[in-house]
Amino acid sequence: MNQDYEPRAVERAAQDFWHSARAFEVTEDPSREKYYCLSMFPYPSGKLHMGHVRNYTIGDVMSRYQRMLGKNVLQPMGFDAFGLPAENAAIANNTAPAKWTYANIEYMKQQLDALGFGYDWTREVQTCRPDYYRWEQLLFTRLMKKGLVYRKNAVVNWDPIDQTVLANEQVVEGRGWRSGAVVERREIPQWFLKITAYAQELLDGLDQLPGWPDSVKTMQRNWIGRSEGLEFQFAIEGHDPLIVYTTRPDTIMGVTYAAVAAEHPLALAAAANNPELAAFLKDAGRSGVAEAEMETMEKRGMPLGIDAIHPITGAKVPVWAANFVLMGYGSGAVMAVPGHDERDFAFALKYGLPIQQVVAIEGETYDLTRWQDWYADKLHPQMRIVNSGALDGLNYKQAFDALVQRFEKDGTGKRRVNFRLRDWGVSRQRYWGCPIPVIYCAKCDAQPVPEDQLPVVLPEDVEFTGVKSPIKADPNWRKTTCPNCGGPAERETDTFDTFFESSWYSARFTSPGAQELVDERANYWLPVDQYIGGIEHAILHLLYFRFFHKLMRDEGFVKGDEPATNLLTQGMVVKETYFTEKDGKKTWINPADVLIEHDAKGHPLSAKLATDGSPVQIGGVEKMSKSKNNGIDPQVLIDRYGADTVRLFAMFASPPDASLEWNDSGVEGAARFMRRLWRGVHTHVAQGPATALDIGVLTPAQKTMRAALHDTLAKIGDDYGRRKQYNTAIAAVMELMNTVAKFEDGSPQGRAVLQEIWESIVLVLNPIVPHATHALWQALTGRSDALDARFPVADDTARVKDVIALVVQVNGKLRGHIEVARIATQDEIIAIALADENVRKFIGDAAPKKKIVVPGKLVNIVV
RNA sequence: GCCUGAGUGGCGGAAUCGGUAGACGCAGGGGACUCAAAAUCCCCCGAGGCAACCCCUCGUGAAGGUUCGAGUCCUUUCUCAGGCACCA
Repeated sequence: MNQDYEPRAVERAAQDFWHSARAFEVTEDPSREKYYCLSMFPYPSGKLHMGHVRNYTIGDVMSRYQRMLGKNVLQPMGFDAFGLPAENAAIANNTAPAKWTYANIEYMKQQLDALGFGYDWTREVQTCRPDYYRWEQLLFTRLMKKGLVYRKNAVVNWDPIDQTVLANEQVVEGRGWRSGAVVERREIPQWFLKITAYAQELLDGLDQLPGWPDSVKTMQRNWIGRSEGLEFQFAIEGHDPLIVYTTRPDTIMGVTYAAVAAEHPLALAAAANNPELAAFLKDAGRSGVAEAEMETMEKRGMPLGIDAIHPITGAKVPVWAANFVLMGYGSGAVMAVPGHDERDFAFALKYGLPIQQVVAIEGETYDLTRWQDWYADKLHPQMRIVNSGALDGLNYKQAFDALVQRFEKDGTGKRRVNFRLRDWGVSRQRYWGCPIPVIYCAKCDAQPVPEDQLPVVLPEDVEFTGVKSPIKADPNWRKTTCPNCGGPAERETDTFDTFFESSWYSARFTSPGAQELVDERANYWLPVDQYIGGIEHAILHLLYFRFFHKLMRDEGFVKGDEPATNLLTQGMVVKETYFTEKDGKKTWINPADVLIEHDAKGHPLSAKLATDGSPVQIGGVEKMSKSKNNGIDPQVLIDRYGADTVRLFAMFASPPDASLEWNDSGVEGAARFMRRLWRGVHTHVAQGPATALDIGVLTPAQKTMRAALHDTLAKIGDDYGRRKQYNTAIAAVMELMNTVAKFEDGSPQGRAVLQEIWESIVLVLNPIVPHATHALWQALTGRSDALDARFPVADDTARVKDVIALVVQVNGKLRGHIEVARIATQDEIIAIALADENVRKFIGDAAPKKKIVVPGKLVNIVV
């Protein structure tokens, strides 16, 4: 072997070896335990960024580790190739989205290979290819026939200048990002998937996922938001009744007004001869559709001049239009109980509407001018209904049940389970996506495209200017015939939400080339044993992913209820952002192009452009993204240090699930470690072959050295297996190597111990730095099978120590260190502790009240 | 605004089930080797006190609490990050 560590040559040799051995191509083998390790596939944005490197290194480490446990490991990779950035790039660079996307994929594949990730590329999917998306079109048409798909109006962000629909991301401070126009809400017809039909199952299924983080399950539970409440009506003279849903029927006697959305038919009717109201409704429609915006904007309203009839008292309650009530979510109308709902309270104070207290808690004083949290506390043990006639004195549950009974009896209302989860709107008015396989016929209405006519192919060789989708602009593409009556008809020109593609790629990976959605191979590989991806996908993607699995199950394509057994949510790689501002438009500057000045304490003072020294503003620390241009290009580091060093550092920098503020400076330490490792093995190997280990004849120093090795192996086994935390495993190896450096023993058995140590170190590092360890394993053993070697396991008999170090506390404070025999009794341990000089000083004349011995750890004397 | 997390030296982080706070590494300081540099090796490195190894006091965003003992559990609070349904 070479004396110096030369990553470039070492990495090429290892990659060539794997490539010619087709080392990562796998097939179904029922005789072996399978392990399907899946990292979320990337959007082909151009280059890999640090978040990708970290994510994919974690997946590769896990895959290689599982392989070293003897499992049949599948680790596929592909590209989530449809999406908005391709359209933006097309406008900016005047290239077709397809061309841009394919070029990016080629470059990123080469980067992934350079990092040594063990993917089975024979299974690659590119979601923008018809041979991929035809199967999701097929699934959609099946769901359509099954009644799980419907069309309704839904609101979008409308840019009145560019005459286009904007993504939420494209709305910046209420304005279109390119035109600067104030964004409006606009209703257009869109296709929806009935995810709410699966809401209960998606909720219950979370309990079957012990391998998913609690935080993700909690977020999904809250997102699904199951509630039980009462649905009832307010009669309105001369109009349809207002249907409302409430989880607080117990407060019904506190209703002092009702509120409807600006788009509600009642509001529109009232505005017909009320120009002031019409103006308000128009203005209320001026806002984006994002929930965060709805929740934080100023709550405004205006009375319709129409009264609703309170269903119990018969009293008239005014109906208001309010900008925070959205049409299309529920019935577009809400009852308002300002006495016990914080938002209603604030609204009532603002507009001078009456506030009626109907809940009291003993010892608390109700104050009409100031909101207090107890007003809304329905589960307080002292909570009682007041000012509500027959309901007075009841608690929340009693009043709830009494009200439900009252409404169900006369049929004017009913108990209802409601979900916060809304049906999934899958229509996008964009070009670069999978065409929705629907045909519109004037006679027969919307028809699914027949299966033998799939796929509906998206043309790729197009001019894309950004104003209008090429398939919307092209009248010929649209033209078709109705599959039902054969008459002239038109195709849907909207495309799917790109979450569609990423909802089922995991299944497709199991069945490359299948002439159906998946084939029987899916039953061998599914479910995914380990799914790895960013925490930012905790709700949307992971919910759709679970939903799709159930849809595919119910269509008979896959078995089992959940798509992935274990989930690791990788923390975000974040980085400071930098920008310059001109005419209110921000230009984001890459951190690599910015020089930062720090004060004496290391806090950043100012930033300037590296090229010309012009000042740059410092923005927040955010996840690395294309839009904020704060991604660090890992290629620079790979070129300088090699893939193994980058992989090692990515794993060493922080635990996988923690977010990481990226900083290059530690990479030097990882490079140093690689050189030490290489030199250590080289020095050992250069002395010739070691003799066989004979544990019966070891000296105490050799035994201690071996104990250190096997303690380390025990720790590392736990880190890899149970904890899935690699930074501490690497630290343990570093610590062991520091100990080895001090172990100078050229005797035959000393060298035998060293042989065992170096083999172990090389194998435990193999999943993390596979190229270097491939070469080192060859040097140590003459074999090329590091990939399939068994992961080292600790020998517990080597770890037994005769003397154990304990600490002694007095009243919980550390006062001394003692050593006791392994076999010492509690009384003997306490006696030794009490004999310690410093301990005696702190006990003084006092008699110990309590003596606590924690085996293997400490003694605490309480006086 | 709501939901979910996270706050520990100059920096990344460790402390796994309530039991030695700061492992391991980076940066920094000192030294060895060298004509010199790089590389490498050794030592120091939370704050304060002490002549001093020892040892003592303080210290895990902040304020309280539970406990023999709290970075870890509870309450309140601040800050930051992720998500909020058309970024992926």
